[in-house]
Amino acid sequence: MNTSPSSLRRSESSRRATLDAALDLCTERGYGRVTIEAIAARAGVSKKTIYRWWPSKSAVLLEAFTEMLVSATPFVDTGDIAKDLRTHLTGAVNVLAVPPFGPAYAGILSELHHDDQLAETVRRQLIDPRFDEAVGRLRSAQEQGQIPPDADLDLAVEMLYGPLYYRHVLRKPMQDAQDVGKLVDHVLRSLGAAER
Amino acid sequence: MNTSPSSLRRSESSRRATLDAALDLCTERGYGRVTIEAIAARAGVSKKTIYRWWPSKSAVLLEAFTEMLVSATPFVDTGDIAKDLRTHLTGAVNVLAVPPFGPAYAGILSELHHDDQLAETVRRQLIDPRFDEAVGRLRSAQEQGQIPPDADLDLAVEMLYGPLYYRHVLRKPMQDAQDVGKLVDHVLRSLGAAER
Amino acid sequence: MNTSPSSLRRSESSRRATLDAALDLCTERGYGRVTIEAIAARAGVSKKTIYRWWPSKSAVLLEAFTEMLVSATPFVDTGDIAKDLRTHLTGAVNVLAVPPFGPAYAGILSELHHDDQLAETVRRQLIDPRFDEAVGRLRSAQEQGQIPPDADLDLAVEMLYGPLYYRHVLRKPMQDAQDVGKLVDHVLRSLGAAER
Amino acid sequence: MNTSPSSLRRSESSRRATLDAALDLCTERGYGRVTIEAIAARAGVSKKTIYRWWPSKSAVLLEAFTEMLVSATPFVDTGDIAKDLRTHLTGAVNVLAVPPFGPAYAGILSELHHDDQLAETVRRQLIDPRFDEAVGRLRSAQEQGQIPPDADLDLAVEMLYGPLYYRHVLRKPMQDAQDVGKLVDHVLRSLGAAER
DNA sequence: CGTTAAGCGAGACGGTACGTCGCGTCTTGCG
DNA sequence: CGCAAGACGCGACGTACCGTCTCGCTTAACG
Repeated sequence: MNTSPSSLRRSESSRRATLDAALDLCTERGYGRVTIEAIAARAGVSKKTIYRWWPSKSAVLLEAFTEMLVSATPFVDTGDIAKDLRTHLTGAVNVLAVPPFGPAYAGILSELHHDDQLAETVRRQLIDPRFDEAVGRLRSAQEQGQIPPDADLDLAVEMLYGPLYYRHVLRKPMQDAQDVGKLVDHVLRSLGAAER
Repeated sequence: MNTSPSSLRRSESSRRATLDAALDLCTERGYGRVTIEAIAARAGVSKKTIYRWWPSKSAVLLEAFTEMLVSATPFVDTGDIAKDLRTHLTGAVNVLAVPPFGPAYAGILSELHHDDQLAETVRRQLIDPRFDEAVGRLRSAQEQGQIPPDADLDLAVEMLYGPLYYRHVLRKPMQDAQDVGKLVDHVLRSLGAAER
Repeated sequence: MNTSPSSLRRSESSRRATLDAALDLCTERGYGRVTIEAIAARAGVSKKTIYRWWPSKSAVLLEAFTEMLVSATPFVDTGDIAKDLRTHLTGAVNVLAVPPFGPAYAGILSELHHDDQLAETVRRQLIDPRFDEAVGRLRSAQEQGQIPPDADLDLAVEMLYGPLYYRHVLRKPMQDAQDVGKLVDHVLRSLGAAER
Repeated sequence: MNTSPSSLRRSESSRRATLDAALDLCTERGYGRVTIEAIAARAGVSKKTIYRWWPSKSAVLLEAFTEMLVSATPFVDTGDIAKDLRTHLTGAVNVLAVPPFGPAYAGILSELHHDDQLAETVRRQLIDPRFDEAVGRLRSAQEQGQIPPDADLDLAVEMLYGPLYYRHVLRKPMQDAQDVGKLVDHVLRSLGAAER
């Protein structure tokens, strides 16, 4: 997560104050209204210090966001693939549902088309690892015979995450349990999985 | 599409010059770098005139974008639901693939979380009509017995558009025909449609 | 005095507010502590407006200073060259003696070695005209026979202004009447003028 | 010249590197562009070390400048007061004519109005001693009858140095020999000295 | 077939935030 | 323990755009 040049002398307290201030402001004003000036003022930190360690506002929020998302959407294997997918997706839906994370993530996504480096970072740190984890869980289900051997697992994951992003981006957030359950069932069925 | 107060004296040439300049700049610099100042300068139009007719930069681009998207993604009914869905989705993928429309749309989407009015406009003018059209096409297939009567058509449409948005937002655009075909097949299968 | 690009639309009230604020701040804090930010805030004017019409802080103060100096140090011709020189120099001494003009002028002078354009402006607008006026007054005295025909009038003026600047720069300001009188007498005697 | 707290452990090599770097930068960029940061970087010295031994940028340059000026403008007594004054003033003119000393001195002078302590230091170390020396030389000439007993020697010195400063400050440097000669002659004549 | 009010270009204005620079203070670890 | 290295809070820099606001000018509709 460290986007900085290597340094042994970085002030951890400045780092924390910056990340916290950034998320607070994101909640209070919305991503678009957050400014580096305000983060610096709120955190009691100089702008120079922020620019020293992060290339942009989005990078600050990304760091805060990532720290948190990882722990909120675990990937467990209880043997029941449908249940595990529901658990995972429900975690993601819940994270996006609560400020400041939903708005913050929407804001970060919005920068991806203007900032190649950020896009690369987001994919490498946030998207790809979780995507791979999801594929991995499906593969283990496949090995246990719950899913046909020729199923397209990558596509399946995209079909799971896709509607979630679609709704988030268009600000029609998913309404938790019921929606998620139906989505998982449909995706599994599309793979030719045996009905439960 | 006209967001303006009614007027008989509005200059059509200024309108066109503004929209064209906005799209040009979006191609050249990317959405995030487009400014009202630059649009005005490029179009040879005064800032006042732009503010008179549009509430924001996004509204300008939305107008230009919408004009164009509608004609590019028609909804036909050939009797073959899989084929028609592929045709429609392929149109959408192609629009998003070419500058300036992909970047412009990404930019517009990015404003949705900061601008409630724009979000409402986008949903009403752009998203909902096409969503409804897609549901309608599925329903007619349902009536023809190609899809079971209890299928969740709304969810189906979200599963179709979802991956497309997911990929667009994350800047991993879909690679056209093959991807689209597999996606349509999976979604139809998830509805319990008879295999072709 | 107008250092601006030609414009018919310049706001006179902004101009005045800027100049007044600049002089006030110069009095309160001293030249070195005056900042463009503070001038703008005090004057209720945007920084952009200041930068639009003046190239630097010194230029702002120069304009205010010049407006004022010209009227304070008139050159009259009473027929008595010694008396007229005393009148003129005393005016200059007095201007430099009162805040904010003394400190402001010292500040402007201090920029002259870092800012070629300002140096040129100061010489053209402030120094040379008054120098020439002084030479002119001496010449008319020369024509009236009060000064020998071969006297070096340029040098004379430098000998008059020199000590004044010397003292001002080194912050040992002249103590008015007596000092000025002696200086004038010595300079006239150095020219070979008849004693009074 | 040492403005430091007493210390036996001060590094002479740091001192030299600092002074040299300061003068170099003054030549390259002009006084106004010299910064402590740059001096430290150029000298390979930490900022802390500079702040430990000097109170300000001007103090650094003053130390470098003074070291050098003293030796360049000697006061000799050959018995001919006009000649000795010319020698002395010509030395001063020459010092001011060559970078980095002219610009450096102008820079130092410019700080005098913002920095009372520096002003005091400059007067005590640089100005007053040379002023007194000049008065002393005139007095010895007076005792030898070359100058009338009631001549105002202080004023005379100001008339000598004044034009030199006037010209330096306004960046119209004196052109050496001829100018200096005429100035000295006029000042002596103004004192009522016998013509040579 | 003028008159007159609008839309228009130009761009100045008060603002906010930008990203950078240098200040002077401070801490860390090397020699 | 003095030093280099350099992070830190601070605050000003000069720039870019924002959205609002006159200005004259053109220009089409109505009287």
